[in-house]
Amino acid sequence: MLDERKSAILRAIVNQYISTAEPVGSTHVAKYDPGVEVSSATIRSEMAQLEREGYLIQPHTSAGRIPSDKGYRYFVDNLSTPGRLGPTQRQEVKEFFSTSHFAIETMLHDTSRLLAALTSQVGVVIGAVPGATTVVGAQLVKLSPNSGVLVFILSSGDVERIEIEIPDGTDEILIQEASGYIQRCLVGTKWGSACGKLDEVTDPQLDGIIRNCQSALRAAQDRNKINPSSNHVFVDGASHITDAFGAVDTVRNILSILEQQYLVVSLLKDILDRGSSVSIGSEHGEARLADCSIVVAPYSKDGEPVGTIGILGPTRMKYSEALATVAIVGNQLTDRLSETN
Amino acid sequence: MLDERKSAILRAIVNQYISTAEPVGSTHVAKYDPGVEVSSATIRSEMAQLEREGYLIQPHTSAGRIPSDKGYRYFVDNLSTPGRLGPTQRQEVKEFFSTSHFAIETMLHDTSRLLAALTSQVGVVIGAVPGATTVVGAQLVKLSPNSGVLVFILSSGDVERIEIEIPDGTDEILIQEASGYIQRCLVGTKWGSACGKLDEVTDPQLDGIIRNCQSALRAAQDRNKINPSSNHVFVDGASHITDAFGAVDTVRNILSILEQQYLVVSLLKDILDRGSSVSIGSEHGEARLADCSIVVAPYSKDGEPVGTIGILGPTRMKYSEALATVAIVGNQLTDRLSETN
DNA sequence: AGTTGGCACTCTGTACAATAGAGTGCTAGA
DNA sequence: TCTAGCACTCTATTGTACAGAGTGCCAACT
Repeated sequence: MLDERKSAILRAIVNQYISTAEPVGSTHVAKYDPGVEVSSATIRSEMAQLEREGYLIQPHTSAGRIPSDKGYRYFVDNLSTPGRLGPTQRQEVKEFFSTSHFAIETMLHDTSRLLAALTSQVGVVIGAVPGATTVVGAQLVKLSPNSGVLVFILSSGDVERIEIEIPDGTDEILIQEASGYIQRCLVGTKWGSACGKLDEVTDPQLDGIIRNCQSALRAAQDRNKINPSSNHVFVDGASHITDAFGAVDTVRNILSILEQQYLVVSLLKDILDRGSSVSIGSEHGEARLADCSIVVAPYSKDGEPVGTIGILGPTRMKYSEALATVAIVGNQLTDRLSETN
Repeated sequence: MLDERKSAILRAIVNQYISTAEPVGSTHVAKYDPGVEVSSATIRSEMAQLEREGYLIQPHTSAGRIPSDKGYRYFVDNLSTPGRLGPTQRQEVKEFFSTSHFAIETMLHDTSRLLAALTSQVGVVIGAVPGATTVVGAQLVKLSPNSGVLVFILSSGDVERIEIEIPDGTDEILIQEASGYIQRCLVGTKWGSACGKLDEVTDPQLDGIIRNCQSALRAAQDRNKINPSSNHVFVDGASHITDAFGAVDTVRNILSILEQQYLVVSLLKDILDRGSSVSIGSEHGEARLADCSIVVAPYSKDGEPVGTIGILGPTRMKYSEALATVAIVGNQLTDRLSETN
């Protein structure tokens, strides 16, 4: 724990550094920060101590100080006043969620865009993973002489679509029979355990089709487990990182991370699992993101958490604003998803 | 038309500049290019002429020359030998398309990744837009007391999903009736004209639901026209542009374009409409892409073009390789999409 | 007439020194 | 315990000199 004065100095340095991106010197703190009422010399000695304790870093001997990850962490946990959104932004969020969005996918995609626009940083939305949802509709349709598509409608409103092979010479009637049978068997069951529910049928020809469906269904679900929700990650506003970082190498590193969506998923998930909502610099173990912080919030549907939203920006970010934004968008998203029930 | 020698010199300059990214001087051309057998002085005077004619640019008085957009264009149209893929890459493409992909969306997404990996540039895939496809399956399902989802399966194998409101107190039986009615009316019709095909029914309660469906369907289709296939653009490998451009500003410009997917769609579309497959520098009228070229190829399903793939990279790119890659991936994609029929 | 070697000229990038500015750490005194 | 003052350090900027690369032009050669 830092004493009152050290806290005030650290707060002043973080605030100034966030807005100027320049190392902060003792004189600046003494002159321009109303919260610190001592001379620059005193501040200097306090700063030297803060540096020894790891809260500050001095880029070189005769430069000011910048906050370390630990410094930011202390700032976020103890010194930052909970932020509120400006009226314009409040309005923007409200308007966004009052506009009808049809497909969930589209809405989540647009939400990542909203986050990016609000914060001028990278917006990330991780989609709901089906699993505990139940099957509310099912249909098998023939597309060509030997292929078809099996469509499931889930209680979440999502649609799962699985391509299957159909034995040559299978006629339309049989397909319809199979479709009806699948519907009767699976509607009402949990999506996660659906593939076990297809019992054997007497007609050998019909049974062949059903077996095909069953194995395709199992394959699709396995694939989904191995590579969880690879098409459920939405990233927008990547160009904003060029505003925060002047070095192309840094930009490349961050872009390359954003391209590996499974990495993004696990990063955000880890933060939530740790019970936190902010991850600063090297706290997430990814070296390429050493200069970045991530702010996340979960969102729910019907009281059950189903996904995560977040923003990614430089460690030098306005945390209180970011936290407020992510929180409000998460809440609104939750409301929007749950309202129809 | 350029004479033999000018052609050889231009070719040499383009090739060298592409591989070194440095302005090319007369000495280099004379010394290291086996296709040019004259002295550097002669080359100098030819280069001066090529510059006067607009094929070359001199960054400053005492620098070598670099190709202008016009120079690249001439190179691509007349001087470039049709490229072939290396065996490793051939293998990579083959392997990619032989691996099963279930959902089309996933496959297209992965295709953009493949393009990026093959060329080390930005890969773009624009998805097939449904329209002339026919409806092969339809189902209405209730999700909550007053909302439901209407699902259409199209002959392309795509699934369209539309959320609708359901009047309070509508019971399950009525929903099923409506579902059956919609199925009877619309299965077999063209997707583009589907919403006109829902005739009036006598039962007023049933008619209410049908009307809801009809207007939702119309709204969804209109939305799709205004904002064509916004969720059908897949971009991957954006980090590669940091390899091509050292200036963060350039990177930002390009990223900001890639984020506006409708822009990407119209850019690629314009190139194909112009009957071309390469667009160089300022040829596409977007200032932010002045230093980029785009190489595209269409892909088809059952003989009918349904989408576009392409790569985006610096004007200084290996065009023959790029063209070959895009062509082969386009062909393979076409084959893969058409094979099931 | 076309080609070539030679030469003066131009421009960039780099290395180096000098300087101004910002900031520190330390110390003596209030 | 705080503060004013001072010597010191490091960076960033500016100016200068210089090497290197490349050009354009011209006279001579084939």
